[in-house]
Parts: sequence; C-alpha cells; structure tokens
Amino acid sequence: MSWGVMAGQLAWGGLIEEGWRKGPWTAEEDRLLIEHVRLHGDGRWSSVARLAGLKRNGKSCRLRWVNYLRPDLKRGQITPHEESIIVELHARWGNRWSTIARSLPGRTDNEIKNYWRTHFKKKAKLSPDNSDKARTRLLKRQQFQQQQQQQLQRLQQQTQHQQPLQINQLDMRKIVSLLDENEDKAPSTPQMRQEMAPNAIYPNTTEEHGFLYYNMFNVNASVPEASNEDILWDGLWNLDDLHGNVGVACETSKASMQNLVAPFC
DNA sequence: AATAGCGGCAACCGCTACCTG
DNA sequence: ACAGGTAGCGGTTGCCGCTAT
Repeated sequence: MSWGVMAGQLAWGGLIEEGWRKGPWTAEEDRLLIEHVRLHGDGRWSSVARLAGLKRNGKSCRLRWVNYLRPDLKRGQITPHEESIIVELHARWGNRWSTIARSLPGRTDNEIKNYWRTHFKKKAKLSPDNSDKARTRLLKRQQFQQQQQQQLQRLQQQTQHQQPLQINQLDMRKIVSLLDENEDKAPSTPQMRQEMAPNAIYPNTTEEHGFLYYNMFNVNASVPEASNEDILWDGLWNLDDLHGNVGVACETSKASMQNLVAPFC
C-alpha cells in the first residue's frame, strides 16, 4: 500500500478518501444534512457524514452547513452599511475574515472574503503603486511602529476606564498618518467635508478623525468622485499589503474596535 | 449567433490551533 | 508533556452566468 493511499484512509472522518463525493451539493444532500443537524445538532462533523448517510467528508459537511445551510444566514447583497464595516475592519485586521465575519451577523467569512476580492482588490490595480510612494509608506510604517510602542507604554500607565477611548484614538491617528499623504486630494476641514458629503458621519472629534471618516464612509455616500474613491481604496489596500503588521499592532485594541463598530450593528 | 473575457460565488486544499486521552 | 484526532481558517480553484465584441 502506498503512503498516498494510507494518508487518504487517515483523512477526516477516518474513512477512505476515495469514494467521497466532491463538487456542488445536490438538494437531496442538503436535505439530509439539514435533517441530521436538526436532530443531532452541529459539531462532530467527522461522524455527521456517516450518520446522515452522506458520501461527503466531514470537512465538506461543515463547510456546506456553515457557509450555506445555517438558518441564521442572511441572504442577498452586502448592504452599503455592511460594506463600510467590512472596509473598516479590514483596514484594522487585514485578511482575518472570520474575525470580520463575527462583527457581521448572518455573514460568513467565505462570503466576506469573496466580496472583498471581487469588489475591492481590483481597485488596487486601478492605481498601481510606484516605488517612491512605496518608500514613503515604508518610512511611515517605521515611524508608526516606533510611535505605537512608545504610546502603548504611556497608555499602560493610564487608568483602566480611560484606556479604551485612548487606544481607539491612537489607532485612528496611526491609520490617518498613513493616509495623509493624500490629504490634499480630499477635504480636510469640517466645513469642506460637510459641503461635499453632508450626510457622512464624523464622530467625535479631531480634524484627523473626521478626515478618516470622510474617506471611509464617503465611498458609499452620494459623492460619486471616482478619484477620491480610488485614492482611498489604494490607501487601504496598501495598508494591507505593506503593513501586515498594522493588524498585529492593533491587536491590543480589539475591544476598542468593538466599541467603534457596535453603533453600526 | 458565436465566443472570448470577466465577475461572482461555492467548494476544495493545506495548514494550524485546539482538544482530549 | 506528548501524540492523534478534530475543527477552523485563509488561500486558491473551478464552474457558471452575464456581457462585450
């Protein structure tokens, strides 16, 4: 017996890999899986396949249930509201789709991942980076990390009840600092922003926060200026590409992000 | 009308984290 | 502490339908 065959036999569910059905699920398979979960609950996916009489491995059953059959799933298009949350959380956490999905009830990580790739990634291609801009961002990244460390140390000395707001503001400043090279391309004062997007939300605050919120929420607002939009997406996407560490650096403030997102839910 | 190209989405794959004995 | 099994995650692939030529 070859090692390949042995590995197959030891795969998920402990059954022989050969003989598992693959590809699109049929209505009958869906019905069997739904009925099984209704009777026994989800979990123990390796045995679900066998008990439900499905020729699918456990991994496939879990995926089908989680991404498609779960009764609490939302159907239909991602709303502009959800989109803005996705944008915001992706800027903070990067490609941590399951984390992002937890903030969007009824949406799956797979759905959000697909949505991001088809709707947003292409935007990066529209405004290809050049090396000068890349260098500038790299410098800013280094400054970012230094300041992040210093300020986190300072924050640790502050009282606990003040901490969430302080970290929140800190993170927003950092993101803004990475975006501000485009500042001349977008309105920077509250008056200008108000003129261009009277319905946009500018919570709480400082000039910088307002600028960021202008950029983030105006993507879906009533100002169809492709240039500004591209600038924003370029900026956010490059945050992701060049600053994988941003997500890590911001890990400490997940709680504050929850506070930020909560009002939208 | 035919078909090439593209976008959207479901599903698969490989890896890692977690759990349990 | 360790190993094996299970669950979950993110990246990738392939199919299908729509649109432009």
